[in-house]
Amino acid sequence: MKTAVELTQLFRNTGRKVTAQRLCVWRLLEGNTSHPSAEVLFEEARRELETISLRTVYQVLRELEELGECMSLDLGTGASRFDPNVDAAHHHLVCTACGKVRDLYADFPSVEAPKTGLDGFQVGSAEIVFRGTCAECKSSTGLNGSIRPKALVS
Amino acid sequence: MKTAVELTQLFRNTGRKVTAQRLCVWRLLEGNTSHPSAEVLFEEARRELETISLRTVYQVLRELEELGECMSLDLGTGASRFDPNVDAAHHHLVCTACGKVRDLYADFPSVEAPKTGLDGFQVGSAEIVFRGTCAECKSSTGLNGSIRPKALVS
DNA sequence: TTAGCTTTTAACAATAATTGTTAACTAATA
DNA sequence: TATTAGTTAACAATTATTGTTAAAAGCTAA
Ligand SMILES: [Mn+2]
Ligand SMILES: [Mn+2]
Ligand SMILES: [Zn+2]
Ligand SMILES: [Zn+2]
Repeated sequence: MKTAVELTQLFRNTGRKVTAQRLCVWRLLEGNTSHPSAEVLFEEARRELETISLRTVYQVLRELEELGECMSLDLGTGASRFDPNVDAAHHHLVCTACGKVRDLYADFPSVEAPKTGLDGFQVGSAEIVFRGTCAECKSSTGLNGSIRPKALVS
Repeated sequence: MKTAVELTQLFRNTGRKVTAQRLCVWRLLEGNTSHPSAEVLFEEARRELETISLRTVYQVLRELEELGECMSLDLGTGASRFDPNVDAAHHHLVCTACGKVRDLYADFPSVEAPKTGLDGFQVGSAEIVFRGTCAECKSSTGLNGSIRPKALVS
């Protein structure tokens, strides 16, 4: 993702305004490796900007996504997770106990579209999702939350 | 997934009943490699069993999931996709144009939890999702549907 | 500094996927 | 055939997300 400073240029140059809300969300995402959900970003943003609305957070996120500055990940944790790291190819570790998402920068050279057996399917990208248990959840007593939202827990 | 015949044994032995609805869904899943959604299974089931309800389809699917006979995949296509192939490790090709999901049985030996850089994260499984365009969508005029449900299209 | 135009907010509504609930009914199995 | 499990219909509810509207606020270029 571009820095908040760079985005400021970009927005001004394209007739969009650099509002406190946009700046706030941009800054919260800058260098953020926690893959926050919109809801989490909203809570964090509210600490700085008490009147910001969840609606606006969603708007700013989608706007960044459309600009290619951010991507939303569907990792089966209930809500979309937002990742400002769109430049470096990487993979993800998802804790099935608490839903935490971590980056993994290992190189998997063999993970390429196989040339055969694709029957004409043209592969554009490959993502690897590792599921397991994070260090905290491993050492905890199992009191942490589930990866699934309440209504979806079996 | 166990066969409908095997499931019949299992269900009878555990005090559950083998109903026409369960049998119907089981048979629709047996050997099914299309990764159907609950809705699609419902439509197919209705051809055989006109009175079956979507509610029941969901129930039967969840039941199979709890038994470990089926898994639900969250691939960013809107609805969960159900995969009766829980025994053979495999990966998936997802068409970003039409949402089709295909199996990929290539072996990726290098895709293992790296020993280092995990900071105590204990990896249980690794899934690779290849995204791209299926043969039909490549040769089509772009009249096909989007992978995202209407309300989520940007 | 100001006018104009973009954003934000609030306050709802709506959508989509999925599950919960209830009661009446149906059907599988011992 | 009696018992018990399962199904259905008909809704309600939930979660995540987007749509809508009008009023208010606030950037920014000039
Ligand atoms: Mn990431
Ligand atoms: Mn599969
Ligand atoms: Zn965890
Ligand atoms: Zn396709």
